[in-house]
Amino acid sequence: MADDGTGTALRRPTMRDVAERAGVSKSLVSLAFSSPDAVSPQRLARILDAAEALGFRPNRVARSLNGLRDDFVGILVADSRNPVFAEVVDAARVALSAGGRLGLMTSAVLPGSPSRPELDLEAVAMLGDLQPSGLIVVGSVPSMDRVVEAMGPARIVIASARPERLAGAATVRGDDEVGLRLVVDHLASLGHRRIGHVGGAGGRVASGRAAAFAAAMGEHGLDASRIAESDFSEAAGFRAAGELLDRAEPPTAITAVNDLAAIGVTAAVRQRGLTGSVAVTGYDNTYLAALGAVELTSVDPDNATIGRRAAEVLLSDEDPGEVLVAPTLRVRASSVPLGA
Amino acid sequence: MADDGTGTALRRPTMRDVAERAGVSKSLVSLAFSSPDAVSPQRLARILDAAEALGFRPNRVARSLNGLRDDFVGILVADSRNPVFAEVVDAARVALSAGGRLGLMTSAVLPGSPSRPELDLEAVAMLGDLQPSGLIVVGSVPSMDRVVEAMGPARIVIASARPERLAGAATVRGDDEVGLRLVVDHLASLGHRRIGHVGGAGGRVASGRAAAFAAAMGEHGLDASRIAESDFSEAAGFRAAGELLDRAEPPTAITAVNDLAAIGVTAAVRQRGLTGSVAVTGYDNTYLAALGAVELTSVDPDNATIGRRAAEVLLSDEDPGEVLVAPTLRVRASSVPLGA
DNA sequence: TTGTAAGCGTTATCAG
DNA sequence: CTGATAACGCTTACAA
Repeated sequence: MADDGTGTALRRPTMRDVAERAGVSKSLVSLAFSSPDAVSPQRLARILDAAEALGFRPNRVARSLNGLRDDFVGILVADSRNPVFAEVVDAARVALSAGGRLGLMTSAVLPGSPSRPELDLEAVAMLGDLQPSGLIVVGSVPSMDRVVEAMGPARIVIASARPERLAGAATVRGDDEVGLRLVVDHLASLGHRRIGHVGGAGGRVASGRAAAFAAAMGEHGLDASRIAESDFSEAAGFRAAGELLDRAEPPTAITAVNDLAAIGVTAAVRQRGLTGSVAVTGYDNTYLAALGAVELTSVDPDNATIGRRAAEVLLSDEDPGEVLVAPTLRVRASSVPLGA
Repeated sequence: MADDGTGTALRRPTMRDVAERAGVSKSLVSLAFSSPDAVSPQRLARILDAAEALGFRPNRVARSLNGLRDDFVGILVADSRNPVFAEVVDAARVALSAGGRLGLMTSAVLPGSPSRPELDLEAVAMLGDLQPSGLIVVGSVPSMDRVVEAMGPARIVIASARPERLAGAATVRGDDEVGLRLVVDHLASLGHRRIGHVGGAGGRVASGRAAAFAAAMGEHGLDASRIAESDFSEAAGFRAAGELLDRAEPPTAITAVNDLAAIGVTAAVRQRGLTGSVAVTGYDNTYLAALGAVELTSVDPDNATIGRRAAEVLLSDEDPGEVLVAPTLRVRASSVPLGA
């Protein structure tokens, strides 16, 4: 493939090769690739032909050595196993690509032996060395200050996480206030008054949702004391729901911090023979919620929009501070009316 | 931070800066970082001190410009939303890190408007330009030949996918023959004779599993004609199971190509009021299978081992061809005995 | 418009 | 063990 006929068969063709074959200087070749219309049509054609014939493609790494690459942004995902983040990342990549940028994604954490994940500083550093013009951070990354340091002058946009105090970074996230209001409104309209919440543990997102729950309950003049600690896992949701259901005045509806915990809640409800008489709701509207065996009413944060907006914010040069994306409620069978 | 006291405050420190401060030449600094024990202790100390004081860290991109980086391998994942792949990737990264290598992960495909995903050639090319010594490809990537071309001389190991014909690449994958034999053995031991399979569509993994099912049935002298086409989705599993269950002699047990399709199968079984009398099994033992509402017997392919072995194969210089990782069976409530 | 030359930060070569 | 000097492939003033 990379044979210019002079015997240099296996080496990957460089700009010099193209220049030689086209009978021009290397810098003209460079120019032809960066600003094609700044070069005369016939030369341009010859250069492109030569490049084509040689199978030449500019080396992006060599490019990055020179300075900020405006056509390239990095994407750092906090947890590659989180399906919510995966949706955000995919949407961001599509939007970047539509804007003519390349988005290189990598995982920010090294899943270590301790349950507490550690920042993969090496990977982040390498991404930073590529001198991207911007970085999209998806989810809550362990040592954000280190990330900021490693990225140099790149603009940073945080998606699907609460803003970092060290700021400078715009944030695009789902509006959990609205999300939980949607849930509480819905349950209240079904007649529920004793509504509980399972969550609050495991990070700022969880505590934010718990607070949003309390606020939404307050708007309805309802008692927001039925809150049991749970993180995002099924087991924790199960335990917390059990605690709530065993209280003197148990809730008739339980809102969970996410879908997985909601499934734990459902199990606790089933265990007590209360299936069909206690409403359950989740959050994130993952494909879990849509399963036939689950049929969970859930808040859809619109992750695709979050990812897309994050990319747009990065590409536009403005800093909108915090962008809140409006969620919608996806009603399914799990949110039964009171007394059903 | 990067202030050497001479007024060069904001530029990131380079080897030259370190050399100056330590009073040595740049190449010695380079040496100090690549082979520390080839440099005299006192100079080494001074260099390291200077580097520390300046906050210097070698630029990995500049390094990559020079040639193959033995301390760096790329990881290409076919589908960032697939939880199976995520497990493999994480295990590979941990193993690489333990071997002193950095693993930079990125997604191979750009989720486009058509359902048929396209190779993200730009991202792959950039990864290739970083000149990794090796590449781990997780899952089935669209245009593998393009990938091979972009990676130059890097050794390639494929994980969790069937070997590519263009070979050269070692493969580490779960042994689906064994997996389906485990399933069929298990069901047969529960008394089932009329065992069906739902799958076969959606790629080589699916067709391989269908063939493995037929082979395992053959070993038991059982009729392997109860196969209905399904891909990896819940909806397809539902449809295919319906077809099977509505036949003249319906299966008393249904094996599915994966967990999600198995959940679809379960829904079809439930719809016909057959819950508890038709056994269902999945594959991959994702967290779906473990859900309380699901309790699905499933084959655990041991993705952590697959990822780890892939990294090991890459680091050791041998080419073992195809490495098959032995799966185990995780029995749960869904595989009910015959006539239960 | 085109070509020349000097970088970008590191590693490799090859003299001392 | 040390230190110039030349790559690596591209970009970017600066000339012509």
